[in-house]
Amino acid sequence: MLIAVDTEWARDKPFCLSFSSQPGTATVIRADQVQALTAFNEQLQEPETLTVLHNALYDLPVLAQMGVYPAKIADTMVMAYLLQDEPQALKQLAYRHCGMIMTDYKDMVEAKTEELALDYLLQIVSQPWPKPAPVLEWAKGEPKVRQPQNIQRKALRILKAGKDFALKWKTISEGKEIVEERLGPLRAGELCDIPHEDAVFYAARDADATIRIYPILWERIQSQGLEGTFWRDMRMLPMVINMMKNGILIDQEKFAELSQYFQTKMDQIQGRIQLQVGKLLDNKVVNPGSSQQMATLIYDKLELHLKGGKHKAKKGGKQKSTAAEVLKRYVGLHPVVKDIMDWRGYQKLKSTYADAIPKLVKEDGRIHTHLKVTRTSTGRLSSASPNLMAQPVRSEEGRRIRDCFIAAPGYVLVSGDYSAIEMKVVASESADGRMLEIFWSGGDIHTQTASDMFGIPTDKVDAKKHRYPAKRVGFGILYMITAEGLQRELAADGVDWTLQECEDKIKAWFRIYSGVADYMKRNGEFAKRYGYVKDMWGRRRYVPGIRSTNKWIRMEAERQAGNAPIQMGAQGIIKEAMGRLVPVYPDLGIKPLLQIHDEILWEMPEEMVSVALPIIEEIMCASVPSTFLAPVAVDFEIGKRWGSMKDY
DNA sequence: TGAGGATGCCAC
DNA sequence: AAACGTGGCATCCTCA
Ligand SMILES: Nc1nc2c(ncn2[C@H]2C[C@H](O)[C@@H](COP(=O)(O)OP(=O)(O)OP(=O)(O)O)O2)c(=O)[nH]1
Ligand SMILES: [Mn+2]
Ligand SMILES: [Mn+2]
Repeated sequence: MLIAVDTEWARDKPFCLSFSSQPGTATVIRADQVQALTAFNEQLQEPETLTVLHNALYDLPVLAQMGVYPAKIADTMVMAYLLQDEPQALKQLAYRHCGMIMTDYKDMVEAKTEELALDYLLQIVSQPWPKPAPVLEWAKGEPKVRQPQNIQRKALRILKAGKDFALKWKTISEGKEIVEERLGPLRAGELCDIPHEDAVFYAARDADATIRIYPILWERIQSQGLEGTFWRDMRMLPMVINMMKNGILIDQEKFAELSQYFQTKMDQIQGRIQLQVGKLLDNKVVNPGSSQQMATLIYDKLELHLKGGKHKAKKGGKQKSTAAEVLKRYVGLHPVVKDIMDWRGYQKLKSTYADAIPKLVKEDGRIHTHLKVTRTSTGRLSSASPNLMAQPVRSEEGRRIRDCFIAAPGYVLVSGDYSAIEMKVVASESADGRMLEIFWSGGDIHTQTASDMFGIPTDKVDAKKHRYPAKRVGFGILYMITAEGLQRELAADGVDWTLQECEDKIKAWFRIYSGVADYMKRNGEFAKRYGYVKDMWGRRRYVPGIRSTNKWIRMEAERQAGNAPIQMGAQGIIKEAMGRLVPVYPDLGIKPLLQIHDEILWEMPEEMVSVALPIIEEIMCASVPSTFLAPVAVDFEIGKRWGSMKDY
């Protein structure tokens, strides 16, 4: 039994759901029709009912609020994502495959939206507003104080235009806060605002479109052998939803303290820079955040350059890079260089983390990220607002940010991270004897790489100082880094190898792991012949650039084709594990908080650790194809704060 | 004064 | 950085 379902939301709560089992027909149940919803839920809980949704990540939580819990789901948006040549939007899918022309939600409620906006703007112009605070801006390296327009004048301007009130208000980014504080945000028209028949028709049409599209996409999924990949994605979705719902508790005071601390540091450093080089820049205020100004300072005024290096302008009129990787080499030449780098470091930590994250906290004191499952070309998840997958961990100061993410009282944070995961995937895929031997004998390939590049014994390898840079070098070589690229990478880590040495190292690496070399070669040939590559689970990535006449595009596609089967294979492992964990973890009373590509972060009662960890470990390690050739290991860490977790 | 490119940098 | 890959995000700057 196939039922397509869609939900509608209005005024901060579920408005209705629609369902369809037959193209051309659909039924709507209002959110207040309790009996109907109960009966409907019973139907969806039947094991033989397949509930088809378009964007389950959105609909499942809404359905849950209506007391509807489908037993088995299929998501047409994920299907379109896997197929890669389909649009992900329902309306475009419906047009392409069924010729349905569907009214956009925005158009549907536009009249009401405009009415509300007009009323809102009239309210604004009819009352006085405080003069907005002057803002400090940078204009071509010079600080300027700008007096923003009063919001009243802005509103008046929109009114005078006579149309698109809501749209124009939306584009205003400055000065809306005080209005929203007093009047609340501008409300858009919603389904509850338009005539009932129109709302019903609109809602029904989405379910109708979904039921029509499903068989068409399913046929294509089957013909490409993507069924396994598709159902694996479906099985793990509940855990992704749960992660977003759970969120992570933060220590807001600590964030504020850190912000202060970073600001103090920046002020100190800026003062020093000003004294050192202000004169060179005509005594203008030095802004280390302006790469342009810094390029002028470093290359034109100070004329810093390496021995033998010529001072020459960049071709094409582009400014020379002032990225940390480059600046690092000039540190010994002038004290301002280190100051610029340090200032940037604090600026990054302050603006991206310390200041930004507390603004996103919800009433439960927790940060709820938006996880996306259809946004990467390799099947990885992505995280946004904030991107919890990119919280600092590698620097001491940065880890203080992570320390602001904490476990609730009585709970602990637990993380489980696959060991050397993509190396194991490629070892298995290529059946490379040498690499498999490392893993089977309990060796750590990243530590070996570190020992090699830093010229130190493995027992002297430090996790942060040596092993992390070694990861980049190891994966760099695997994924076809050039000798020049490797030299640059090593130089950034303070390792100075000649170009020849780098070239030899890459050659030697692929000679040692000759099975990997053969595999990469076969994979590249497959890509050229078929225009796509696939991983051990059957997931595909199309690489059209592989046949481009543009050399840069073609080479880029070759590297993407080399990386894709391996990154896809690794993400498939963790998705498989998540799917297997879905029926297990709720009964353990443990909460999944986040997936970070090859890691799962949990929050659990302290007393659950000894019970839950072995179960999680068992499942994660077992979630590989039966043909997988490498041993799988997961490293667990535990702690009260995310930045101070200890090996378990 | 907002959109979007360029630059730089956080994570895996 | 310039030719390891996958992401998201803040700031500066130019342009309209
Ligand atoms: N191409 C590329 N892939 C990377 C890089 N860093 C991480 N990855 C990918 C490959 C890794 O296997 C995977 C997970 O990252 P981890 O930091 O967990 O490293 P890995 O599992 O290899 O080692 P570990 O967990 O420390 O034993 O993400 C990188 O710099 N380049
Ligand atoms: Mn790992
Ligand atoms: Mn990891």
